[in-house]
Amino acid sequence: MSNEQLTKAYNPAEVEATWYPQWESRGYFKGSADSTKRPYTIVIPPPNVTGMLTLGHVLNNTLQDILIRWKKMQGYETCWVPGTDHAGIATQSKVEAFLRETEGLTRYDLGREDFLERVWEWKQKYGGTIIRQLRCIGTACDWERERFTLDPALSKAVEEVFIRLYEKGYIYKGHRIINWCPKSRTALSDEEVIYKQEKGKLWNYRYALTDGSGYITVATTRPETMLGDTAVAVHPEDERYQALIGKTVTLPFVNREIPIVADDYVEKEFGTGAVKITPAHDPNDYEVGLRHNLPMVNVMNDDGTMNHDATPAFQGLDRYECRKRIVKQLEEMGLLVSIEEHDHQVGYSERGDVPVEPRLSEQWFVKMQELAAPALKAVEDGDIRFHPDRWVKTYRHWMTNIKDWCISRQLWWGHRIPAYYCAGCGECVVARERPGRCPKCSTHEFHQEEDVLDTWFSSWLWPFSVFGWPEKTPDLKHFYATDALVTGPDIIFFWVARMIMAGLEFQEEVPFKDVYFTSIIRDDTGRKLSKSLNNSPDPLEVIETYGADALRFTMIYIAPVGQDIRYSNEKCEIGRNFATKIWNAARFRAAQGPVASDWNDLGDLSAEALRPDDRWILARLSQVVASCTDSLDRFSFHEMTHNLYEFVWNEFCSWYLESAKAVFYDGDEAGKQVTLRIFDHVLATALRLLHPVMPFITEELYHTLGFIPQEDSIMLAAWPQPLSEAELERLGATADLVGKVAAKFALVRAVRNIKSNYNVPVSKKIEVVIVPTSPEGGDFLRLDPVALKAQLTAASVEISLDYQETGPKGVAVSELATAYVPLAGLIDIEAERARLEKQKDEVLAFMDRTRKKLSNENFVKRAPVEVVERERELLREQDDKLSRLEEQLTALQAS
RNA sequence: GGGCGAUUAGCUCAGUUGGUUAGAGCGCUUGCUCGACACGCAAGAGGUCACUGGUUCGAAUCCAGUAUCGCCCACCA
Repeated sequence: MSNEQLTKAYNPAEVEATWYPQWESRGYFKGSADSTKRPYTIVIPPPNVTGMLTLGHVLNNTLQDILIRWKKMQGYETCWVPGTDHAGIATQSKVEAFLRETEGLTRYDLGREDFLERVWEWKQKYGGTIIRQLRCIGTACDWERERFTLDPALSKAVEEVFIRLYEKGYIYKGHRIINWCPKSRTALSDEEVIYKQEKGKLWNYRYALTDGSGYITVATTRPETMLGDTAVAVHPEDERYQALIGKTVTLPFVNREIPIVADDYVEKEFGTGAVKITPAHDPNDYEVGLRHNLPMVNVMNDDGTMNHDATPAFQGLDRYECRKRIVKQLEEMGLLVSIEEHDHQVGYSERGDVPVEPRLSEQWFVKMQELAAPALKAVEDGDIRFHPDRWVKTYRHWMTNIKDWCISRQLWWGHRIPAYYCAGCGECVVARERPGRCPKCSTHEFHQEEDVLDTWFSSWLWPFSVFGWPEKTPDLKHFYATDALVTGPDIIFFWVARMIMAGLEFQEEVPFKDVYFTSIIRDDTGRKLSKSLNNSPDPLEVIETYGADALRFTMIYIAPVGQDIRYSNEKCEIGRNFATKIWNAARFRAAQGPVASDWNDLGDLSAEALRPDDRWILARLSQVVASCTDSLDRFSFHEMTHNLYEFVWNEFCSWYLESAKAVFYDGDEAGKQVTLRIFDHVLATALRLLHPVMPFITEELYHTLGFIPQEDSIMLAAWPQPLSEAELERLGATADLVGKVAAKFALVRAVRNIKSNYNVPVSKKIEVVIVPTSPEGGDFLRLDPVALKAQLTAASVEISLDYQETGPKGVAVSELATAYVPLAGLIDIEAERARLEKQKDEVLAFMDRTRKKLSNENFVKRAPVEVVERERELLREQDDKLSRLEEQLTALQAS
């Protein structure tokens, strides 16, 4: 596309469609284990295979892409492994819903094998969507390495891990209270339960003592579970109930005689101080049940309806319907004492969005304590760094209170647990293959465990399973441990913590060195983005409207550090306008002819050959290069985009480009060549700095302008380095020079202010007389008369130390000089006086503050010398300015 | 109940280890079709940095407390 005339406006769609396939086909995204370069690796947080691209994905993957592209330019062998997650419950539910709607079938109608076939079909058909969408934002993923958590190799890793942990005694099967999702009909881990504050009720009702001597009143939020009560508990020291301990009550409806036990789990102050105990439906009651050797009666089916143990009267009822009837009947029986309003937390199934049912059942668990210890240490010791690091606290809290992980799920879509049960004696054997013969009863018939594993049981292996573990592959050796992980803080327990544990356990090395936690994206009014609120923009539509680079840049630009993002589509104008700005700066450059051949090496240049503005932009560029690298090193992406935006828009376009324009249009040939070279150097460097954030437009312009040949790529260009002190010195790009140029710009602004005040069009050429405050200042201003004249939009500029002209004129007073602008017929004496008086007030106020500081003995004595000296210098400057302002005011008076 | 975070211009947010007159984008005002760009240019207006106290020569920045909002964790039925 190079050497063509640039269109007037940037057309993102065309550029994106041109470059992405080329990058991919040229193999730029590939990471090779054979490389001698240092590796830089990222594994993508695998999105759900059924998912669609969201803005969350855009943010997350743009950040990873920035890291990968940046590190590639720094000379690393980068490898970004993409892939998807089979997402057990989510995917299975989705396909079940689809089958229900289209064919009226349930998974049970089809049976396990046929159902799984349908899920695979579904995955084949829709599973690639999010992967295709990811390409639209420009991600430099190594697509040949795309993995899926149910791939044979990854499934092998899952099985291997299960067996090793089992053999080590870390995995066990146990009868426990777990969180049950009645909608998905499966066990869940503690992390998959989200608690919602709800306005509920506290029902107080009484149980009759079996001996007929009275009643005991209990309080509950869940009356329906009374059918499974096997005791009533009171506090051992509760005087009210001392006489009742050891007696029994008779449970209504089921007529079970249950004991009153004493247990200090009971809070005397809450409710009536007496608690009904349902060991099979409450984790605390379960503990009480164990302590007192109580029977455990499960009264519900797996779908949340009441079972046969709930007596025929209630069997088959939904748990909430059952609650209503129980309450009603208790009332009719005169047992209901009172109903209180009661706010409490109700656990919901994250995926099913229905209240979970604590349920006693047989499940597989992982003992976590031993795994957690080294994982906590790795983060505490800084082997893994969190960004922002406050998440360490959250991590530490969870790790030090870690519970065993319930890993079995009563689903079909997932990794089936490699455990086999003997048909003869029921013996359970965990093995890589179906056992041939039972070691106990010699039976040959075994059936495999029906349960599958929690999806996270495969995700936690992702950083090494994608490289072929447990095989010791060259990829694994080269690319593990990975470098950075970019993910949301919401999965710190689900995923991040567990990956650290798995990495240390199975690879004996942390899985990554840095974890960057992204922001949560909200809409303009602060609400979380969600489908149901219909406030979740489709990133592909945004890309169509604004362009991928614009979306990427905007997301990073508006993402506050460690805070939530307030997003709206309109904000993408920031990125779009910025892209247009860059595009037009390049268009301007293209119009000046081909780029200088020696734009990249300034080694032969020295200060004398350069204008102050050239030296200034080189100094600024060098600072920006250094700060961008520093920002990325610290994962301060937002800071980097703000730096670049400011530099490109204001310093490069508004000041340098305008200054160069003067040279290009009115300068001599030799000067033109030098300025062209500096211009090209700065522009090319800026494009490289911008490339990780805005890959498409930078690649396009790098070619169109001719910085590299068509077959090359900005992706392969070296990341810019700041100039050394010696080089800056040689080029005259010193701090002193930067200060002088900044003062010159301030003078220019002051002159423009006069024009603006009198509504003189910017384009109107004026006469300007400049009286410098020092001879050196005058010399400095004379160094580049062409640019100065253009910047002032002046017909003529006279620099004189003694100017005596009288008559109506606008006056600009700056630190560097006083500038006079005779504007015959336009000057309003009163307006001019007001303008100068206002400036004078400002100067006086400032001087007042400074004098106060300097007259403070302690300040002069205790503040660093430089600070005090700076204050004195400022005071002198302002004092000078003040006297010049007063002079002008006096002159006005005279005229 | 415990922990974390936020509070700076009308709105959304920057402000690194305390040190010039606290910045940006959007919005607002005024003027500009000047040979890259109206997705633009130029010049402006706008802030007692939530509150109270402390440390310090000096605090938006450090410390303590208060208020409001948000998030996470926790077995009071």
